[in-house]
Amino acid sequence: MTQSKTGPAGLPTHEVVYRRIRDMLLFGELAPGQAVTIQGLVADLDVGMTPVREALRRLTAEGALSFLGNRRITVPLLSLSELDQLSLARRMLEPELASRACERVTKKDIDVLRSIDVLLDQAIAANDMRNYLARNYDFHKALYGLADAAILSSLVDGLWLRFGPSLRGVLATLEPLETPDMHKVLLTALEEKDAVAAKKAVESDVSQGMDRLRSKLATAGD
Amino acid sequence: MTQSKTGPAGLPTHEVVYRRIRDMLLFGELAPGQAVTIQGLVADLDVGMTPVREALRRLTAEGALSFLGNRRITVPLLSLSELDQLSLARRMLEPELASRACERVTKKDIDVLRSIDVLLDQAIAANDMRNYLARNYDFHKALYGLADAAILSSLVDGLWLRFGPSLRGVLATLEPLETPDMHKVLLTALEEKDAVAAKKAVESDVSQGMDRLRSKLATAGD
DNA sequence: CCGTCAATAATTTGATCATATTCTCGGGCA
DNA sequence: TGCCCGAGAATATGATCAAATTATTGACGG
Repeated sequence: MTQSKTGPAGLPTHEVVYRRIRDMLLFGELAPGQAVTIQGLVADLDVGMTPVREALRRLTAEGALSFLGNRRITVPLLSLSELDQLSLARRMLEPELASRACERVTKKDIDVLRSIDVLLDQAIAANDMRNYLARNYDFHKALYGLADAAILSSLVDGLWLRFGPSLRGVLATLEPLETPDMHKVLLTALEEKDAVAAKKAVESDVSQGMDRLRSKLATAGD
Repeated sequence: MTQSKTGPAGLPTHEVVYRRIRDMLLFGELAPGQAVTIQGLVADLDVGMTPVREALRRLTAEGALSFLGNRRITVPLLSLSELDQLSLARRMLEPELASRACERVTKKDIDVLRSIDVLLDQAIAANDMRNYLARNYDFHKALYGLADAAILSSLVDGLWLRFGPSLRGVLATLEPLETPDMHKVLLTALEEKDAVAAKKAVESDVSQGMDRLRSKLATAGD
């Protein structure tokens, strides 16, 4: 193999770059308001500018990044109104996905979810925010992957990309223990194939998270 | 001025290309299943490949186009399941937007909507499909623009991009007169600031459209 | 004489293009 | 039928051009 720049698998560079930046957004390495430059990423990631441009274009299309009118790109700061829209959309879509997942879920799937949840609890115990965010995302992603509804899932994915960057600032000041763990409630609902209960659990989980984000943003952006 | 390639305004080329392709998708110039090549667009639009690549990446991120795994791109064919997901999402989101628009709408806004609707009726009378699709899109777009909810609007925009290409085949066989015109009902609701009625009108409009699409697809894809 | 503002120069960043390389698909041949 | 090779298309790079922000300098007013 003479190729030195090729990614882990045969994945195209722009895909690798896209995932890298997306993870940075989701897991708190890029803060809202922060400027993102093409040339900076070119230098940091040691790739050409074309793949970087494509990844950035893709992320802006998903709302994860935003143009500032002039040609600068930043991680968007969420307004209260935008947060409410995201909250509403999540509460519309995610319970539906949970319900669909509930109808298809197998014991094995539940085991997978439970093992992710264990890692999540460990991250909380260790006060490891990066890991907490990643596992929480994994949990929801795995759940929605069971729903067999690619379009709805992709819509929700886009929502996570929008509020993800704002999570860090909130959770940094958060005691690790307070959540009346909706994930556990959800797992029980899945075991019993109770789609209505699953819906409610996810609805609560979403509401809890978004309300927390909202109250934090309301005081900070005052 | 020596610049020969600059677009109508100061818009960047990739933006112009993006809008051009998007319109082609929305208004029936690109059919589902059709292959889209970079070099083809480079030749047709007489631009470099970089802007084309970016526009395509953006459209694939929005689900308007899809990668075929190898490096080919096509206009996606909708499965029944996908269509149902789109229908569900539209029925969740669009009435909400209509409701919000209703609370903010002015007499002037209603006049604008009504004038668009007139053009739409003319397009139907003239059996001009391209124009019908464009005016129908304009109507909804204008309505949702009043809602002051950029994120929800962008979500809906993405949905339209997904089912838009499939509309052409359906409407080609459609008698122009059958709709119990929900647009008129909606306009009345807006005049009376009746948000609930506006919601219902849009919900009916969406259901009608998507059901028609669904039945057509069910027989064709049999 | 000093501080502030404005105009301009320099640097940084983004946009586009032309070119080289890699990969996929399809036809020809054993 | 299976393998190899060539054509074509996509990916990635580097160079070039244009635009915008930032820094600098000079003049004016206090």
